[in-house]
Amino acid sequence: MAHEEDAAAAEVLLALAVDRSYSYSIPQRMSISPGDFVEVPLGTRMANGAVWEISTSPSGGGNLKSIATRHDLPALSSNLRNFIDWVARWTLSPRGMVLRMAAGVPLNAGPEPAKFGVRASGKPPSKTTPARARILAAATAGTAFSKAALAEAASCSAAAIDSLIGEGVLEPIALMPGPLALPCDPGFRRPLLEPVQESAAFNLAERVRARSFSVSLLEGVTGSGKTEVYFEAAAAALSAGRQSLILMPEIALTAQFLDRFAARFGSRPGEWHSGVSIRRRARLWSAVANGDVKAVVGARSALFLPFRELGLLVVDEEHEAAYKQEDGVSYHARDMAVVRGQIEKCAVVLVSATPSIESRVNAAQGRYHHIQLFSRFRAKALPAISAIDLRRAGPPRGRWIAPELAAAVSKTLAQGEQALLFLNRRGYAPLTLCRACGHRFNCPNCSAWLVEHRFRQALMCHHCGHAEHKPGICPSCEASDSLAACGPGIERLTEEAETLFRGAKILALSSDLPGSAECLHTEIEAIERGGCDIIVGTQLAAKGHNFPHLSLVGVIDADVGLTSGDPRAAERTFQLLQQVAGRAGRFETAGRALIQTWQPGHPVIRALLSGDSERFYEEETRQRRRAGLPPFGRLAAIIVSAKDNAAAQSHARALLKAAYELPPSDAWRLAPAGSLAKESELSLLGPAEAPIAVIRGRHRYRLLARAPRSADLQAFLRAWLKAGPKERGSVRVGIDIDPQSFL
DNA sequence: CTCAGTGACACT
DNA sequence: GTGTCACTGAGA
Repeated sequence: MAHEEDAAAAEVLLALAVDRSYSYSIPQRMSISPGDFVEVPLGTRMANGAVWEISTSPSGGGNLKSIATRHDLPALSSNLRNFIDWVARWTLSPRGMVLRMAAGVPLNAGPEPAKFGVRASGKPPSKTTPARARILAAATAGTAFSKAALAEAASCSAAAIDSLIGEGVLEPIALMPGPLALPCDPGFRRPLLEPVQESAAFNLAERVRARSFSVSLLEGVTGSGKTEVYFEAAAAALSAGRQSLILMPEIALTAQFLDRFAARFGSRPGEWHSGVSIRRRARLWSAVANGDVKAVVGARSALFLPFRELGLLVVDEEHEAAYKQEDGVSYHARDMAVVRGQIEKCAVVLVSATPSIESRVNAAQGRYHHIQLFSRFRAKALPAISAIDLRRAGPPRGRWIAPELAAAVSKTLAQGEQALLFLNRRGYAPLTLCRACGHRFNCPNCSAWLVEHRFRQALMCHHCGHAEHKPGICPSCEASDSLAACGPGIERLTEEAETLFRGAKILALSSDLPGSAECLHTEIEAIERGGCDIIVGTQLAAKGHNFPHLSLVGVIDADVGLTSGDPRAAERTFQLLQQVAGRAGRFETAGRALIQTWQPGHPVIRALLSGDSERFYEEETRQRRRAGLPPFGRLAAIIVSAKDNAAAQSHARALLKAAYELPPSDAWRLAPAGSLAKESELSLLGPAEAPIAVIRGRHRYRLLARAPRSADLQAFLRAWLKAGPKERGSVRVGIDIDPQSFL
């Protein structure tokens, strides 16, 4: 052992919840370099990790354990190691956990189990039957078949093949796995672009060819050809032999996207998300590391793939909240994509029809290039949007569809077209109360209202998932038949549509209705073909899918979500409604959108009516400034949550109190997280901007903080977590700021 | 006094 | 992420 003390030691970062790397000695006959994956002894067991660096002064005291094995995996590039360190520092999570996100799949997938096929050994069978003769005729000598393929070719059962294997007439042989993805051809089918698109595409392609870091915000309404434009940037990367990554917010959208990609490049890209089997992902991981796969489409976790030479990083629908991961390591994939682009020195393109305010401000301030696609692809006209003032022209009591909207729907149906009634509220009714005593049904866990789901005969909490049976009598005053459903949910709206539009085929689309994703898919296809007249839907109907026969959109309640207390409420509502309204209209004919609202003067509604999103963003920016909220582009929060409301609140208060002892520039504002508007008194406590601390659990508070530099707040949070309250074991911390200002 | 359940801590 | 150890409260 003595001679090993002078030898270089490997600093190994374990793929566990550990922040520090550990030193291990390198066995004489093992060659180890930074980035190599290794298995090492840890306590009583073995653990996987990656060599972070080779050091001559090991940190672990005298007697080091030594590396057990070196895995047969491509080494992590220094770029990716830097990225992992960066993300860990930024999110205040253990570096090992971030390594786990980057390499958990190849480390846990294990070796690819050899697939066996069969081929004729040349030995004659002991007896011959018709089935056996067909099998032997099909299995031409020397060629390997999978069992299933051979059974198919010989139209016999697998058992017949098994018996021939038993006799040794067919011999098992290892099959080589087929290629993951065929090479993509940048010139396969280049579309004809309009001049506006052409210049945008050229612009992005130039940024890819520049081989340097840049961020572009590509903005254009639905149908403006954003995808076609950034495909040309991907083509430029392909032509240069560099890799492209396209991030998508939801895996539900990837399937059709892969086909679009294949239509342009002649072959599907690598597909990476949790729905892909771990072995497939492991193969893709290696292929990406080796540079064999040039294009990957994936969910946020694809951001941690080991690209060899990244040329382009696209974040599609960059405003989507799904890019934010809140459990485990909490990070925002859009922001981390910008960081990865900086480290890899490649072009980053953020794409959206309704960009987030942060990205807009970054573009306005010149930190991002702004590319706007105004002209509509194939001359699709913008829908005409108008409002229905519910205070004056609302529906009769107990109904939710105003006469004007009902008339418009009837007219649409008469013309043989489709209408969408949009209401972003699942269930039957959002509130149930007792007419006799006024008792309201609240969730025992989070004090939110329980939503009636008539279809399931249950009262459910949409925040925590709590569900209970709807009682026949009031639990408070025991009156019977006194419970009243208040307000509409999508189930109730469907009911009304059925009575209002007799004979129309009505389809309800909501994430919680019975039926699998499969079933949903066929329903959506039916809609696309025109197999229904009225779609009653929640957010689900707003996203992704194009319904060519849809010419009218009715928004039942535009005010849902505007009062939630979430500082992003207005922004989110604007984005959502703009997207929904955009569903109306076919290729050449403009559609119509009618928006029912109680506040026609609200900035969100005014912006939707005028189609002037620029003005909305400006006004929203001014509003937030006035409210003492952070300048956009650096909106950030500390989220505090715990086992119950009271604990979360006391944590939040403790943190806030400590925060006030920071230098004066680091003043804080405590705002209720969206789901806890009840505690809005807390929003009065101070001004703010910066990072997030997440204390795990359902009950959470959000602290918005203002700080010139994240380092100060990180230091503060670390200290607070160390010296904090008793329950600090359950505390997690992450940062939710646009990182570009800190690079 | 023992046992299971909980949580803090260390792991090179 | 997990194995270990100390501590707690319930049961014999």
